[in-house]
Amino acid sequence: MVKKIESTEEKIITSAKSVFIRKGIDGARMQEIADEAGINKSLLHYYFRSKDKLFDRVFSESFLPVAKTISRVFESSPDINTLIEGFVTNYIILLRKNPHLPHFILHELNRNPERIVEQIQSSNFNKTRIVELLSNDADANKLKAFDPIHIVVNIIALCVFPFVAQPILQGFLFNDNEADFQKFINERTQHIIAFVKSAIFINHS
Amino acid sequence: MVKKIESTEEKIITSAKSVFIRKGIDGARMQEIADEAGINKSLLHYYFRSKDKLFDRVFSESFLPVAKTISRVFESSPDINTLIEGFVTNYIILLRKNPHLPHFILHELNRNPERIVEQIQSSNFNKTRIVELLSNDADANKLKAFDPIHIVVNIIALCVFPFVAQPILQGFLFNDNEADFQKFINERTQHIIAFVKSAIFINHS
DNA sequence: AAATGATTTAACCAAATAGTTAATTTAAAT
DNA sequence: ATTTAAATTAACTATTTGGTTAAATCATTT
Repeated sequence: MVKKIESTEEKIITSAKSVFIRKGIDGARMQEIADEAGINKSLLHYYFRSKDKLFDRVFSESFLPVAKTISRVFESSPDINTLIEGFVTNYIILLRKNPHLPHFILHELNRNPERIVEQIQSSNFNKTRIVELLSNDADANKLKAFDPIHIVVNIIALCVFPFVAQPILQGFLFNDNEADFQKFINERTQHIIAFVKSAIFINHS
Repeated sequence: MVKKIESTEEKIITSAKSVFIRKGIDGARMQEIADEAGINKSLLHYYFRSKDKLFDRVFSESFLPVAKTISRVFESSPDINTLIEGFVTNYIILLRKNPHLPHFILHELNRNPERIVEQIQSSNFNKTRIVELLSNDADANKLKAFDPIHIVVNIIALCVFPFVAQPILQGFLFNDNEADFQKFINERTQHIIAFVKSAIFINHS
């Protein structure tokens, strides 16, 4: 393990990510970000002018990897089976590494939908791809006649929701036992793949 | 339509709900709540001592109806088909009336998970009910061997996610066209019911 | 080592905001 | 009508907080 020396700017970004993702832009305090980075608060403004600018940077750096991961799988899957398996597998891996990311993104998106517009432009997500894949297989009579858009939303929902709703699921379903929740998450990839395939394929075993 | 005279307390609650749900506790301003209620800011403190206390009241009043709706359907459904149909139908109706409610609840839950503990106690949600129902039908060999807990989470996820993610779905999938999104939501109840049944029943048509 | 520019800090400022107080108005009771 | 209590308001306070400034320190160049 190489001991990497973090530059001040990197320390700020790291700390700002942590605080913004946990508390949201309104709940975050510049002083807390500075404290967590172990630097003087003025340095935040020296490097990033304002809270808003710092936040924009954090949001970009958080959102882009997600968009990239999704995009990559969608582009590179030759058929619907590969797409489902690849998407769910990679997405859950990403979410397990960043469990608070979806809530952060959804929250700031709800508060300020405009902010996302540029982000969407810069990520080259191609929604027609899944429609193509689904249409092909549908023609071959292997698929039930579900609207592809609903299927896309379903797959994303099944992956993302448990992470967004962790506290409520843990409280309601797992008697506040975090280990049980983690076990649930560990089973999740295989379950979603099986569940979705079972739903959309005709004569699925 | 009876013109009901709202008491000051009711006016405050109504306005506080609106502001807190839109902006979260950190983003909300007591002055804005007072303005929207058409009263002096001091009255907020006169009736509810502090922002936190006012928020607690709003959160309870928002959360309980959701828990009640879910609970009622779970209790009253004699079989798994009725449960799925009843749950999805009633839950989507509730969400369409209060589209920002899930995001509000999930956000404040993430910020302050402890706050929910009392709420959970007071709602008498019985998670074993669906396990019973699913076990019955599973014994009768009508159901595939999915873990009931995952199925519960799936159904809730499929209902709630589109509302939490409205801005991102609208942006990514519907080219920022709200009408298309609403059309999507209108189809959602029937789609989820068909999708879930197709996934879990053996030989589902 | 002197000079120069970049980085960092402590002290400060101004605006925003939750909460308080004391006076005023309204409503109810006698 | 007078008294009393509740409801409402305007003005104020204390604190938090994003942002600024000017001085100090560190690093680099000459």
